[in-house]
Amino acid sequence: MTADDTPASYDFRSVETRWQQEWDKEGVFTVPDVPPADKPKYYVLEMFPYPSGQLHMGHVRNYALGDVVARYKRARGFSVLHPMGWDAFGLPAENAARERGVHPKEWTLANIAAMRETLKRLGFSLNWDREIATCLPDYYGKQQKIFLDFLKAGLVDRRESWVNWDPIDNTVLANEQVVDGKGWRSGAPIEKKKLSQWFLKITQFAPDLLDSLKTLDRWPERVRTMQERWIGRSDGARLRFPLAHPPAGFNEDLNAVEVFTTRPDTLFGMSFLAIAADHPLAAKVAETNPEAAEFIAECRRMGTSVEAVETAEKRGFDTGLKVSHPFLPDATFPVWIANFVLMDYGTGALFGCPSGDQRDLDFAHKYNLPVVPVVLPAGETQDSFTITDKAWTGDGTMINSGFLDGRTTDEARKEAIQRLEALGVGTGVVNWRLRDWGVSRQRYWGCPIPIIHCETCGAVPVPDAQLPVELPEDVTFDRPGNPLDHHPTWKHVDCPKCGKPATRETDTFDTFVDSSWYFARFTAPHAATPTNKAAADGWLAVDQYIGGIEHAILHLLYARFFTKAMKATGYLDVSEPFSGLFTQGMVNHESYKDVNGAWLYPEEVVRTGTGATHHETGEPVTIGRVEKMSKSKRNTVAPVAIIDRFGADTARWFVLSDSPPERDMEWTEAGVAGSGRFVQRLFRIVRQVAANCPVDAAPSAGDMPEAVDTLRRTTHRTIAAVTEALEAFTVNVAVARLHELTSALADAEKKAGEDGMAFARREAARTLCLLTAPMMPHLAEELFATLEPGKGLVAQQAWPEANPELLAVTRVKLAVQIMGKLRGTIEAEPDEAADAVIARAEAEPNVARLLEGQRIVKRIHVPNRIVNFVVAKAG
RNA sequence: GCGAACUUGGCGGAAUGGUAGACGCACGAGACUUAAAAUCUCGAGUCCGUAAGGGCGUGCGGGUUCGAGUCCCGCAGUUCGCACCA
Repeated sequence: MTADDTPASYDFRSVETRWQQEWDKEGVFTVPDVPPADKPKYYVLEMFPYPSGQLHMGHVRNYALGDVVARYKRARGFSVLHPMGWDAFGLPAENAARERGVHPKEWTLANIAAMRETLKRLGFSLNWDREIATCLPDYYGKQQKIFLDFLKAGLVDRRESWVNWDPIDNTVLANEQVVDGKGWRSGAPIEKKKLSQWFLKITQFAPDLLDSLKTLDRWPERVRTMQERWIGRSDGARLRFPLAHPPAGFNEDLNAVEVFTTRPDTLFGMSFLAIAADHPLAAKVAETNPEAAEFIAECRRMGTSVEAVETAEKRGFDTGLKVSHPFLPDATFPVWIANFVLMDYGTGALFGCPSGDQRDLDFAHKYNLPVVPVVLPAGETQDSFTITDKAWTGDGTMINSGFLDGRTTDEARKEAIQRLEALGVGTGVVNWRLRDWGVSRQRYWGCPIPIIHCETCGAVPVPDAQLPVELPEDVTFDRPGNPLDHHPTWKHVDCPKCGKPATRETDTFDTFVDSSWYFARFTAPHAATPTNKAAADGWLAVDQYIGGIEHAILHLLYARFFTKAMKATGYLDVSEPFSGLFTQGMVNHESYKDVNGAWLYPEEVVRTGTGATHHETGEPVTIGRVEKMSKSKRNTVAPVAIIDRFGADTARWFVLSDSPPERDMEWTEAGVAGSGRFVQRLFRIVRQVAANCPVDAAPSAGDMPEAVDTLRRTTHRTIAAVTEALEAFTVNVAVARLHELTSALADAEKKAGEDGMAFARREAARTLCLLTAPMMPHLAEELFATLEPGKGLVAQQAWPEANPELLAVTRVKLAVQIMGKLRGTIEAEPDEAADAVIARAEAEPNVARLLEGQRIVKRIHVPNRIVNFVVAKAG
């Protein structure tokens, strides 16, 4: 290669595909199902995408980040599993079917093909031979098998329950999918409905899910806290309040009310008992009391949306019933139906202690119920302490509390529970906020639940030999409801047990089930069983999982549950799926509106200094907020368009360069153009080195000219700094250090003639290839091939090691301060004796000038860092 | 209401308690060019000063320290999560 045939610019179009083919041909990213014993394993996984149609910038950022980790770890000698697949079931496919008449399968597979194409163009080092799509029977059939094993293990339940019904999507939603009382997809207000549903008993694992959060030390604190609160452990007591005079017709279940409380210490402060509108006792009362029935109906109408909760005042209905009190045999307390009591928390009933709970106090004031203070805050006396409109929820000393008087809150809590247990009316319990996971959905495009309903045998599991239960393809979407239910023949089968005619379960699984175990399937994607034990045990847990914070609760909690349940059923050995978690920020963009207030795409807008105009009409454009790229605001930039214009490496470099990965970044035209310029610059500089610097032996350390020494030190410092930055996930800092080395290499051309400079420049250029490769793999390969032809692929090279001798500093610059203020700098030998350094610092002209006439009371010397003079205060 | 995080130039951001503003973007000046783009060089927190140099500077107010963007206390603002959880 000579300078003459150096192209003027880097032609990413041909170069990028060429190297992608080369990687493929050499199989450099392929790994076996069972990790090889001679290398440590590393499993890096990015949350797999929903195939919505087009890859968006958020995906590019997510996968670019994952690819940096994958390529870096590979270079560090790890055997790296880095798979990709598709979270391919879900509602948008059915919506497309209803709106455009295209079959969900066809729509989904076409989207996958388009997005796969884009991912391949971006040159990610993925194990494409492990690709899975959750909508294919090969995957969901295995999921059905897992479900049936969960069923056998007692981890599945079918029960009638109140469900969250989304009237627009015509389906059931999990509690987690109800946001502010509205469906998380449709936004429709959620109705309550009673249906027979399949549940996964996630609550059985609640203690484990909570406790093992502590072991996840490579998870963001934030996510762990969110999960902790979601699981919601609270310690308290359950106790029964018998009805004082149960009316005739009340069976045993109804003649006492069970209550959960975290404050058994405040039992003496009770003034009423409140039950939820959906409580069985409320229903019983309503049977004979039309006013109660009307009140209950009203509560249901109100719903539990944020607005309703915030604006609704505490309201109640006195049932006229009374309960007796375990500690106060002579007293009785009224039973109210109250709108602020939730049926799905605790037992759907509570005892009201107005002095110790703000809601109870508001309620008591409204209905003139007594307020008895039972906890005396420190520093108050029983005479002076009164409760007016603020309840005291803190700790203190018990008063008005019989045998608890004088105890601290903590002591009283324990003692109250002991008494309840001794009386046989209650026990200390732990209550969880977490509910079992309802997984039934009345949808077509999902994994069929492998159950057959028989009139005589009940719910019968589909026998293994009949798995997978495949979705029929000939379905119609011409009416609302579930197409599986409407299908003329699909659901009619014989009962596997008795052979009589029976019907299939027509509900399908919540799509969160699909994404709860895919990371395990990736370890052996073609296995005939759901997992191959050796592969799963060998690769799991995922060492680094990367994705958006929006999955902090739902997906991550479900995946953790599945892992524990799969361990219990013998599929896996690990009890946590992801040992490291990284949540990356969003990709944002300015939004634009035209004179009529309509949203504009970035490509329709021309930025003009401070403002912007429409690219055709020239009319003024309003620049809106910088916010998450979204179709509705039209502030999107299509990755494909960027790859076409700038190439994959530029796109990758830009999404990694500016902001720390965990923070939101702003996509700007200027920014991506700047990255494009850097790509060209690096190309020119390294090509020049390849053409002009002969391959020389390393110069001997002693007599290198200064410029050579400096460049070599910069090179080795950069190796150390980039390595450190990648380990710390601060890719933006790695990028900054690589800019510096590039500038240093460009600068060195001025001293090209010096002895050893050819070697130093080649060394720097080679290092740049290796260090930029995780971010810009195509350019790195192209330059490396030019620089060191015949030496193989960068993708196969080891990560460079910094030479400790060249990391050692030869001269240090120290700051000289007077009273902590910078007044000058001096040079010193590394670790030079303090006396000599201080003397020189004192002699530094500016320092000497300012010290004149001052009395130095203290001289502080921090080796290789600073000298600080403390002087006596004037006067 | 509860909880968490964050707050540094025009912008994104950097900084093991030790020279704040690395690196990039945008900007300004210059070189090259018929011209433009590209490229290269230089400049830049702010105020005073011709300069040397000095004052002030990391949301606000305190504290610890020889020294604080960094640690502690209080306040404000922003963002996120949860929320009638008994």
